[in-house]
Amino acid sequence: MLTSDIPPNQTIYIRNLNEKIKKEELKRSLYALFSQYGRIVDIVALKTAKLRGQAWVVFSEVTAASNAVRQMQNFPFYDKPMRIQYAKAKSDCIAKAEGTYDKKKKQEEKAEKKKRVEEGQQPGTANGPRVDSNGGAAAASRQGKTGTQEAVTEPNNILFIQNLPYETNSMMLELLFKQYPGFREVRMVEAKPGIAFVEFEDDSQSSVAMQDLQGFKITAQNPMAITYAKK
DNA sequence: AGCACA
Repeated sequence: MLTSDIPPNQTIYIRNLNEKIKKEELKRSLYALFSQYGRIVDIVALKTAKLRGQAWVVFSEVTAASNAVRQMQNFPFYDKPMRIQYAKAKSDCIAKAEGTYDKKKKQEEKAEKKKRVEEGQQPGTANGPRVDSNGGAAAASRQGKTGTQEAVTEPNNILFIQNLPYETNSMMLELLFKQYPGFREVRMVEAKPGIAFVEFEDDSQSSVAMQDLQGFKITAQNPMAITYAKK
């Protein structure tokens, strides 16, 4: 099935995730990484044989999911490029919120699926019109110059911090940032108070720190403004 | 590759 055949869904389905990462950390990192696109309602990740290396991120808006699918496509996350699609079905938490969740029906579907597996059959293949996308060019023009590009800067392993109070020194920042995996160093420019560069080993690690410390206040008047440094 | 909701 062509990934583009899946209709938009407020939940995204991610595969090719690093299976060594523990479930809790994975969810945390996914949350940190994807909350820049909108409100996240739920994240589902299971480590069963069939479901490891995959996760579902449920957004409150379809548009957030769409941006995430486009912009984070192939994003190197724990050293593996994420493959992102829309989820095939509506998440339970959404159905519940809409009041359309039907527990009985759910169990029937599950039983049905199990039966098919036992009979060695494939789940029904919808034979839609075969749109030929020449050579899978759809494969993500990453953060590209193509199409609509919002104010989200291209990911970088180096973060650019602004709006720091005058008295901030690199030790203080190091204390804050070194709690995140992949931390390398803090660089401040003596001639330019209020800003700093914080370097991580890779983009995914810097992203996690960015999302978690975004708006962090060293003083009440100074919420940190963190973006990716320009390349 | 693998589409769940423990």
